[in-house]
Amino acid sequence: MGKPLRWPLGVASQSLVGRKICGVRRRGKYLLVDLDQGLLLLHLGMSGSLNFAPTQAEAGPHDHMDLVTDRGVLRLHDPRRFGAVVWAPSEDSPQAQKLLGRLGVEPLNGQFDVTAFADALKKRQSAIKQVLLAGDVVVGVGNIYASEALFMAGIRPTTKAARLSRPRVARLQKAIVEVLTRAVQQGGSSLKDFVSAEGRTGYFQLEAAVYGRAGEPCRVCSTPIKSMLQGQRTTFYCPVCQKP
DNA sequence: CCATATACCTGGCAGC
DNA sequence: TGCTGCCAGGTATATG
Repeated sequence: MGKPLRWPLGVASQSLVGRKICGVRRRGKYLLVDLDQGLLLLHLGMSGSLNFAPTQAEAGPHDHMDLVTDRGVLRLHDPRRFGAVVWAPSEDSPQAQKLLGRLGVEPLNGQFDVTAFADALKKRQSAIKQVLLAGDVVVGVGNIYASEALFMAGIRPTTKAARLSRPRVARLQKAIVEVLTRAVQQGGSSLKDFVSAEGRTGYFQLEAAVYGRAGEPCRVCSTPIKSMLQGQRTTFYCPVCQKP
């Protein structure tokens, strides 16, 4: 079914026959499907989507996995194949920790602490945007939301993380929580081919303050939004609202 | 330990 | 019209 994803499953798919799904969790951008024996780690990459249907339909070229249960079929569709499905014997196993072990704190579970965030940033000499993207301090902040959160916090993306004052770190922490919360409420961002489980695209991009708006007027001060490359990724910012 | 670069992949689009 | 080439995204891995 389809071409291989990013990594092999790590176990014969036959060995999953008869397993029971005990629960589903999330860690960073990984979905954890707990089984009565081991767990599955799913990642949607940038173009993956999950669909749950009563019966198994014919697979298209970008369908990579059907998890057939007695309640229906969970299908993973991923045109660009950045996604993954990996089986691990437990969350503490080397297989799982290789993927989950270095993840930073969850921004939306109430444990995203300003003091710990400030301490972590003090140790990093690279640009704040790159630290956010690295995912080892805080998870969930991808390229779009990094630009948006830094705009909301009034921080230039190139500012060295270690040089941010405590009040600015506090602003950034609040901005990250607010940007992600609003994005989730609106169903995520759709640039090209994102589709939710319900088949809807996200609407966050309709209100992006800076992302994808190079040359357009800042919604606050009307200065043209600038774009630049940081670590092979495009960053958008307002040169007036965001201070170094 | 930290920082930066690279690879992976393919649909969509600009430009010729 | 059809081709080429570039771009977008997340993150493991390699290299400095």
